Amino acid sequence: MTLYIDKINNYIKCLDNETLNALQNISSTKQYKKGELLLRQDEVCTKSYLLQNGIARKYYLNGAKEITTELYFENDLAVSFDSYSLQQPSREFIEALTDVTVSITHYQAFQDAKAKYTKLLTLDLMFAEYYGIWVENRLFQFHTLTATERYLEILNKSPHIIQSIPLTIIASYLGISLETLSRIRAKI
Amino acid sequence: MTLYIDKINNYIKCLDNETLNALQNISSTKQYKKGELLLRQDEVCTKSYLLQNGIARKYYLNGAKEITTELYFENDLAVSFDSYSLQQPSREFIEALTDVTVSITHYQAFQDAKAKYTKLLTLDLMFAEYYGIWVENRLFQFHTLTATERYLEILNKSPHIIQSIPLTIIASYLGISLETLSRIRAKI
DNA sequence: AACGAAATTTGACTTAGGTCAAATAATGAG
DNA sequence: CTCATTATTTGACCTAAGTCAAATTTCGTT
Repeated sequence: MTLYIDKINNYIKCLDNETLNALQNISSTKQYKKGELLLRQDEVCTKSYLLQNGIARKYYLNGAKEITTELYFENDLAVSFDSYSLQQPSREFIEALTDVTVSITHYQAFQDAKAKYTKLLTLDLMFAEYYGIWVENRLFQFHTLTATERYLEILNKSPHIIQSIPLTIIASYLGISLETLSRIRAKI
Repeated sequence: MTLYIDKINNYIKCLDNETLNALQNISSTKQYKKGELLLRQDEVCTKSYLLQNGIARKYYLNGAKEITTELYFENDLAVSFDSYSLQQPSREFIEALTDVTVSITHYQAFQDAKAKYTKLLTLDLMFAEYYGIWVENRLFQFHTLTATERYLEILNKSPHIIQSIPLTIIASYLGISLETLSRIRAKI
């Protein structure tokens, strides 16, 4: 999967200046403080957020419980996928877990740019494919791995997550209770 | 979500003849008998299959157990998404559950056509977005609904599934054991 | 109509992980 | 450095769903 990210970044790197400028022209930088929300439930996700630094997450509420659906680090693109794609209200929040700097691009501006610069359309397709594969894989792991195995998977493949994020959020990302996560960690 | 399918079908309907012809020229019809595999595990998914009639499913093996990941009816597009997108070996099988007729388009031919006809690129993006949203929603349901609620969801929104598909497969699609499904049905 | 295979149901028991409550750490503001 | 708050751990108990095994029911084929 990281391969696909590399492929995307490589594609961006190789964009001609005209396309690159077009992209630049519709993007702007903004900062958020730790705890601030970049997107709220029920809002339409009209922007995409490219993390330049810091950590963020996407989550939704199941009753009173938060379920974290994605964690974002430097160079990750944060959007509520369905809300952004369909321009309909989001069930998810996007929250800064640390102070973050993001590059913001408006949905409509990007739509217009895609119509003019085919390479941006291709880029959008690459993002959509990447995300689809990523979610598919996440679902696959929920079906085939136990809680312990999922934790170990993160520990091995994404140790930065364990280091930088509170256990409550990691537990909600793994789809288990905080207590269960604590017990898993005690065993290992 | 059906809205998105409508949007896609509408987009196809409104394609100019040139684009439509290009698509036609790289597609061909084929029949499979009930039980035949359109795609096997470890094969690269080099074709997309548009169901013209019949029923099919996509599944993978978790040990000895089959887990059904998607059910296809008329007008659905069947591919192993990650295998197709990355042109890498598939972990999934695609199987005809009844005799089926499909319209087959080769990956490479479609790639070439997308380069020439931007509208096909847009169409591909629409499919990718649709699939991403669909999987995201499936994951959401696994996290927020009980087995019974998931069964009721299908019963309400996709009764044709319950009618036309053996319970073993429905259970594996719901991510529960056959016995549990049987007990859920007994209660209702 | 009658048999054998496959599909479905029922029963008894197990288990991964959840919940609730209480006890310890750990951390950050003054 | 200290207190208060927040994060994490531990304990006791519960529950949804799984597993294994044994009935039944259904259905395609003679």
